[in-house]
Parts: sequence; structure tokens; C-alpha cells
Amino acid sequence: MTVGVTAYDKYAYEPFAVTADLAVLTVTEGALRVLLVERGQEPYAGQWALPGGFVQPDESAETAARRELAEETGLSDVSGLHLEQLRTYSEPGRDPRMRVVSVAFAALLPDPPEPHGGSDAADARWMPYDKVRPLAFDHDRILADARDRVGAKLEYACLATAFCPPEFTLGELQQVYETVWGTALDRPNFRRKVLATPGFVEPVPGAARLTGGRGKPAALYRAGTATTLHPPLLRTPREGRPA
Amino acid sequence: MTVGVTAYDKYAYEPFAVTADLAVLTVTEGALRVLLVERGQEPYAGQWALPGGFVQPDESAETAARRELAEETGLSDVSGLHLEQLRTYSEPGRDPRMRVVSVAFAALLPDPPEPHGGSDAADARWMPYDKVRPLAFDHDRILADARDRVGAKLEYACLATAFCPPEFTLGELQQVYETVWGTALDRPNFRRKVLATPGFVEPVPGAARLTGGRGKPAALYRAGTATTLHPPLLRTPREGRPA
DNA sequence: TCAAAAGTGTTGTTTGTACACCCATGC
DNA sequence: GCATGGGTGTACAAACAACACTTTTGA
Repeated sequence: MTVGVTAYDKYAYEPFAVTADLAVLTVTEGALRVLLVERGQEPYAGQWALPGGFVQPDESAETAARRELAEETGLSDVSGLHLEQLRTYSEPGRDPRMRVVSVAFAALLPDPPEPHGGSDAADARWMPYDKVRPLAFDHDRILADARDRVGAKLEYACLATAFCPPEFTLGELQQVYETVWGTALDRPNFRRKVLATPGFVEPVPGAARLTGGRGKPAALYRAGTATTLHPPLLRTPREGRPA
Repeated sequence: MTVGVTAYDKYAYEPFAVTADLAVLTVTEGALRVLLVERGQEPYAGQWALPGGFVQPDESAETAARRELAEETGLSDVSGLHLEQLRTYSEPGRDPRMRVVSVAFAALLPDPPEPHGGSDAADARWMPYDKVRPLAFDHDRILADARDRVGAKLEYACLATAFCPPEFTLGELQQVYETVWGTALDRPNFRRKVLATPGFVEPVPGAARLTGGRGKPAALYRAGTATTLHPPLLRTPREGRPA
């Protein structure tokens, strides 16, 4: 907006700090995991929190988020990873020290590297989504919002491939859906649905890979160029899913 | 998030200003309209902009947005109106005066009251969505994002009723869809779809109203309690809708 | 030869789409 | 009566869900 005062003074108000916080998600061994850092100092010293940090004067929240992501994961090339703005949390008092407005992001990655506790954090680790509460600050809520958003977007966007390595099997792709949604899907129908959506995945000619050590080798696929899924791949309603 | 510096100093950085900007949308006479204010001073003096204002130290961005909404529309009770956080715009340089991070909201209302140019704005007015560009700052982009979001949410959320008065006909509800999407819908099928979704609308017993001055009086409905639409009411794909 | 995982086929049901048609009202 | 907008019926096609079956591998 930026209208609102007839004469403005940068220092007229108590200053706001703006941070970018990240819910970095991955799927490994059939479990949804999230990257957390252990806080080294008060408040919430010793508790786990989402990685994040201050937005610098010369960067956008998106740039700050990508920078933090690179620092926390130790990945050299973070440019291809899926990063998506979730929403902004601005309740007064959410940080006891000062007024902090936090722009939250969801990041999705395959095959997570070992995190190295960065400059800030005492320790960084992948933790199972279901076993991390309570987190510091209002991060429980941010994390829940991230999972809701990702789950909902799997229905109508070609998002699941962001959880998969460059080449993947349809079984792996299906496991992403099943893990995030927490429901089992019919394999034949899932397969048909995915292959019937132009641009969702494209086959890697001739390639195949054994998955569980046993069984028929599965054909490999790459992410396609489409971004949306038409028609969508719907979760079964199962009565009253929240908005 | 709020970790990141070992010793923090509120005044260590150039201060950020945080604003709440509003894309207030309505549907009247088959056209999508947006509430705009004319800027009284530089930068962008004389140009139209989205209403908005600074988030005060003791309020959240949501509270600030609702306060601004009440001020700009002059509505006494703004509590029932649909207000939804869109996303946050934080590029450096988006406001030439200082670093402004803007949390954008979409608000939906029926039957708009005449706006009264508030304290800030030289003038406030409802303008047709298609004829307002260019707006000040990056508001063209915010407005486009708002329309995209609302259009997408109409598919799977019980959102259209937010554009309708307390009691409305199915024809009016259909016009909301047609106006926001810019496509014509088959009336019989639309009707069945809406009525088949439990909790989307509920009939007002016995009530009926003439719409175009002619024709059969239409039955009246109220908004139901459901929030999501299962199965969704999909736009026809018509090739490559963007994400 | 067996278990495990990939992949194909088939069938009945549901849902969507396109239309034709009837109803109530103002002019 | 006729134009206008509300409301119902129907028939064809597409999509979905459930599940039986075949294939290819390692042990």
C-alpha cells in the first residue's frame, strides 16, 4: 500500500524486524520429515525451531529464504528446489524480544543431505513430522500450515515431483502422495492418472531400476513441464476435510 | 524466524515498515469491481492505488487490514466479510521512499456501499477490474494475484457466497462464477452441482424474488456452513491454465 | 518355486455435459 | 401471447474405483 501518512518518518514507529522462516519438507522411507534447528539461546533455548533468519536490507523475503535454505542444508545449488511462500505471521508478541513479522515459506526437497548446523544454530537435524512438537515460537502452527498447503497442492499441481530425485519410479511418486496425505492409493489407478496427465512426468527411455531389492524393475521417469493437474488428483473426501 | 543473531539490536538495521494492502473485490451488474483510492501525494500522486496502511505496533496485519477495510468502505460492521491473506510483497525498491514490506489481503463483499474517501485518500471509488491499470507501486501485480487466487478458490471453496447478499438466488450465485471466471456456465448443471453439495447453500423456505423484472420469481438461498466443495466445481480446462 | 513389486485389463458405477423442455411472471 | 428468466428431465460420454490378472526380478 504505502499510502497512509501525510508526512512519514522512518523512525516514527517502533521498528519491525522481518524474518523468513522455512518449513523444509522431505519424504524418506515412507515418512514425512522436516528440517529443524536447535536453539542455542533464550528464548526457547534448547527447543527445536524452524530454520530462518532476518531479511537483509537489500534482499526480498524470497531471496532471504533461499539463502537460509542453502546455509542450513549445505546444498551448493539450491536454485532448482521448490520454494513457495506460505503466509505471513504478524501477531504482536509472537517473539518476546521485539516485534517480528515472519514471512513463512515451504521448501520441498528430495533425498535430503545431512544438514550441518550452520553459523546460527546449535544443531540441525531432519525429524519426523509427527514427533517434533512442541516447537519454539508459533512454529507448530507454521509447520501445520505448511503440511496443509502442500497436501492440498498435491491435488491440483505437479508438485510431488519436487520430493523426488531427478529420475524416479511411479512407485516413489505414489509414496509421496501416500505419505503426505496419510492414505493408501490404488496403484493401477494412480499410474493411469499420472500418465494420462500430459506433462506431469515423462519417461526416461529404456531406463529401469530395482526398488525394494526384489520384484520387477520399475521404469524411470523425469518431471515434466506442466505445472497444473487437469483434472485434479483428488483425495477421497472421507467426510469433512477442513478448509 | 527469529534466530539468527547472537546479540540482537532492534535498531541495528535500517527499519522496515510493514503495511497491509487490500484488494477489495465485488461483483455488480455482471462486472468485477475493485475498490481504489486516488493518491494525494508523491510518489504516484494522482494515480490510483489499492487501499491500505501501516500496521500499528499493537496489531497484527489481519487486524490492520480489517481496520483499513472499515475505514475505506465506511461499513460499520465489517466482521462478517471475507478477508483472506494473499501473500507478502517484499522486493527492495517497491516503494521509493523506504523499505516497505506489504502484506496483501483479498476482501470480498456483496452490494458495495459508496466508499467515502477516508482520512488518507483524496478519493475512493469502485472501478471495473479491467480498466484500472496502471496502478501505483506494484499494485497491478497484487490485484492480478488477488483475482487469480479468488478464481482458483471458487473451484473448491464455498467462497462465492461472500460476493452475495445474505439472501440470494442461484442465478446471482452463478453470475459470480461467470464474472470472476469470465466464462458462461450451463444453468441446469450449475444448479444441480450447487444443490448437491451439502452445506454450500440452504433454502430460505417459501421465499422468492423477481430478478430481472421479468420471468419466474427465483427461490432464495442463504450461505451454508460448509467451507469446501467436494467434489470441486471445475472450470473447463480450455488448454493450459497457468499455475 | 515362491514372494515381492511392476504393470495391464476389465467391469460397474458415478459424474459431467449438452440439450430439450416446462413453469411463472411482466408487458 | 410472447419474451424472459427459473426450474426439471434425459441421454450420451467421460472419468473413477475396485479388483483380477500377468510379468519380471531376487532369494
